[in-house]
Amino acid sequence: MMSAHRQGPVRSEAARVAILQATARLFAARGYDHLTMEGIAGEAGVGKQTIYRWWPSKGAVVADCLLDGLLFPEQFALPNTGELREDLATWLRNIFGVLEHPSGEMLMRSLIAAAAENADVGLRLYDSLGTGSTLNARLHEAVSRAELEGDTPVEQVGDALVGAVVMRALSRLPTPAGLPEQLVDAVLGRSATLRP
Amino acid sequence: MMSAHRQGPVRSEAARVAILQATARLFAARGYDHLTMEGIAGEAGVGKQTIYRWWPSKGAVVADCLLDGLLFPEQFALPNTGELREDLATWLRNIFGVLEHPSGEMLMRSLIAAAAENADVGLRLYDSLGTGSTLNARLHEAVSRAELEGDTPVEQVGDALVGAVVMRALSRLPTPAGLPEQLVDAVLGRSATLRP
Amino acid sequence: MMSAHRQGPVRSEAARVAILQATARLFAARGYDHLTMEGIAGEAGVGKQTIYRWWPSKGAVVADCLLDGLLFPEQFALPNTGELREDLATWLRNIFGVLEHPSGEMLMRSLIAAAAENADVGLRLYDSLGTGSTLNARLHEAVSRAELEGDTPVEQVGDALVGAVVMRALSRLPTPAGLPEQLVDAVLGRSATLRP
Amino acid sequence: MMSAHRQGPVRSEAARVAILQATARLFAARGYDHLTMEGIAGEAGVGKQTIYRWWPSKGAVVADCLLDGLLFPEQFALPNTGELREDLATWLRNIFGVLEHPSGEMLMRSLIAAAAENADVGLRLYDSLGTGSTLNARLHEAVSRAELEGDTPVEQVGDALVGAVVMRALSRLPTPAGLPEQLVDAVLGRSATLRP
DNA sequence: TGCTAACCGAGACGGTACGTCACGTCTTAGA
DNA sequence: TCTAAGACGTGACGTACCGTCTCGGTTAGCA
Repeated sequence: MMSAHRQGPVRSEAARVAILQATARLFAARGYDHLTMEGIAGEAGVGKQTIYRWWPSKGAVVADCLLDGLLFPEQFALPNTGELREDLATWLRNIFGVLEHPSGEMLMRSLIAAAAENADVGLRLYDSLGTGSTLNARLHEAVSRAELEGDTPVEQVGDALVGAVVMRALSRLPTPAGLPEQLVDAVLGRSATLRP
Repeated sequence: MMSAHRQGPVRSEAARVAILQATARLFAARGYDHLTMEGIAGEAGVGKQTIYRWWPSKGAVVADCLLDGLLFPEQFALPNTGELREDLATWLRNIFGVLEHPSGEMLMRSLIAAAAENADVGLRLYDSLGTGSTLNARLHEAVSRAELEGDTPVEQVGDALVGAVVMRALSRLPTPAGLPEQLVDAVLGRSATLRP
Repeated sequence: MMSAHRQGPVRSEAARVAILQATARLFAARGYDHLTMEGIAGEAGVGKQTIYRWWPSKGAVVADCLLDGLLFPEQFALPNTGELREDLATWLRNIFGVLEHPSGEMLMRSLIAAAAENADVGLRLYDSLGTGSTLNARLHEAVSRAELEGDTPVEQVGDALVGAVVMRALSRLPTPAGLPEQLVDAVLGRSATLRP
Repeated sequence: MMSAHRQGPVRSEAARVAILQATARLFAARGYDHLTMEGIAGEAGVGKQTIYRWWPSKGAVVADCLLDGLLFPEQFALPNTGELREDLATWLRNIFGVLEHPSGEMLMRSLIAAAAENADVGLRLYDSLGTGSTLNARLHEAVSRAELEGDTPVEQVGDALVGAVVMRALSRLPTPAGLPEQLVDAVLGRSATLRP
């Protein structure tokens, strides 16, 4: 005989989904620090205790939203044309494009604030952008295609690139023309791409 | 014309200093989000109104602390031996050393949180690490000494370097051996340093 | 030199009065156990914290209402015509008259519930009806006028009379005809009144 | 005609008893207003729904406890030696003895609070002490034995006596020496007992 | 002997109110 | 006129229970 399952009602999937969606909605609309548990509960049509039963804190709910991909806009997806430098530049242009809108800037800063406050969010965000990300996969692919030298520290290049975006977002400075390309140059070397 | 001097006592310098020092103390001890205006007032022996009279928000007080250099530990200073790669690696080793202590990690994340929440802090922090920083000056110096190629996008290299540190701090991951050197390689190129 | 008074703003009399009046209003309208601190605060147009700053509990607020005479209806006043038995009977008729209305019954039971839950209310209520009451004064007066024998245990007679009313209120039974007079007989003796 | 018997298991006597005993235990230990349905369910090892299936409210459960005699301590029993005044005085001494202990005082106030809040408890308590009580029977017996005059309003005397105890309990005042005897004097007349 | 309705324990659910904390504003007395 | 102290209305916190509901498991009586 196998395991002895708990008796009683089971966790409501409807409530879980309503909470995460409400969180994503409010996060995008008001930002992380105007996000409140009571607000989420109200927006989701759920009792506060139902949130606290399954998540220990606001940050943990946001982390789960992140995991479900409810917080990233689609512009954050990395294109893959085969031309690494061009793909990276396009990607950065998209991101800086998002940052030009106040709501996009706020979303980005909210993600950073959430990551700074909550370890779950921090790690999840790092994984989304780092190790487990398409960016890292793309860079490794470039190494195997010999677009990059074999001993390139891929993770560090990724961190540097994303980190630079984070720094610009924190500065609130407008994006100067040419910044995406300069950033690509900064982390890949100005002319370092190897071509066969 | 008669001079129109203000009547009554002027702003108390003692109070201003007490507030900034109390803020720095509590910021380091408890982190940005457990920092409260009432806590600062109590710690500084000052009325709440005295803070609100001169600063519009918690973030603004923290930004002024930053300006006065009350928040950065001394390990954040960039050495200058003339050897750029070595100086950068040493600097990163110091910073990651700070991040290994829980209180150091919290301080770093608090700076990020404050920057994400408050525009003043964000810009001030960016300037401290970017344009107005010793890092940028050092990189420009390296260009003029031909340690770096002339068309290196210096600001972007700085952002990438600092940004990578920020990303690591947000991830809360332990620092693997060799990370400082790999980061230097990532932003300066693995073997790109020009030597005369 | 005399005392060193505290500096700073002084307690708001307007808030105090608004709270007590709101409490009395809600107490009469909804009863003691549907009385909530949030309800009082809302009705009084006051922050919850302003209540908690000055009173430790719901019971304490009610006790202060009692002290200010905001909870007793006017029918609870004891008449004084000089004829003790008749005055007591009239008084009891008034009280049982109040108890016949649902709202009156609820008010009485609410007073009892509040007294049972909170020591302040209990003592205050006992004083209002006992030692410090017009009932006791009236009984002592009757002794001095020789309407009652000199060694009558006046306080105990008062407690018994009020207590009997309390018991009837707790029973929720309708008041049978003649009850007031029977109660007077029960505590003063059926024919014991001394007449000159 | 076909009988319309219910199918399926009948009410669990074990659960009923466990609930009542748990209620009595918690009532005595914590008092009526810290008594919770969840607490009873937990203490009784029973699901909440099993309580709500058979009783509509906390008060109803307490009323059933009262009916089963689970709440009155044995000291509340009225002795019967044939000497009415002495029996009543002994009984009152026992009750005031119980009231001297904090737990006894709380139990008494909890009974009053429960009676004030819940009609079932109120009537049940009144019956336990009034019409259906040994006190009333004892007083009627005294009348038939000519210890009391024939037209004594027995029920009212009983209410007055019990009510006086209730008033003292609500006041939380310590019991002064001689109080039991004075109360007997107050309701039976100082010297009114008829002796053959 | 198997069906099935009603019981049972457990506990998740949408709510209300709790008592606390901090906000940013306002009001006092003293220097 | 500025300062300290701190009361004020506001709003969110995280917790305790409410009364209802939904599970899987158990137990009778009827077929």
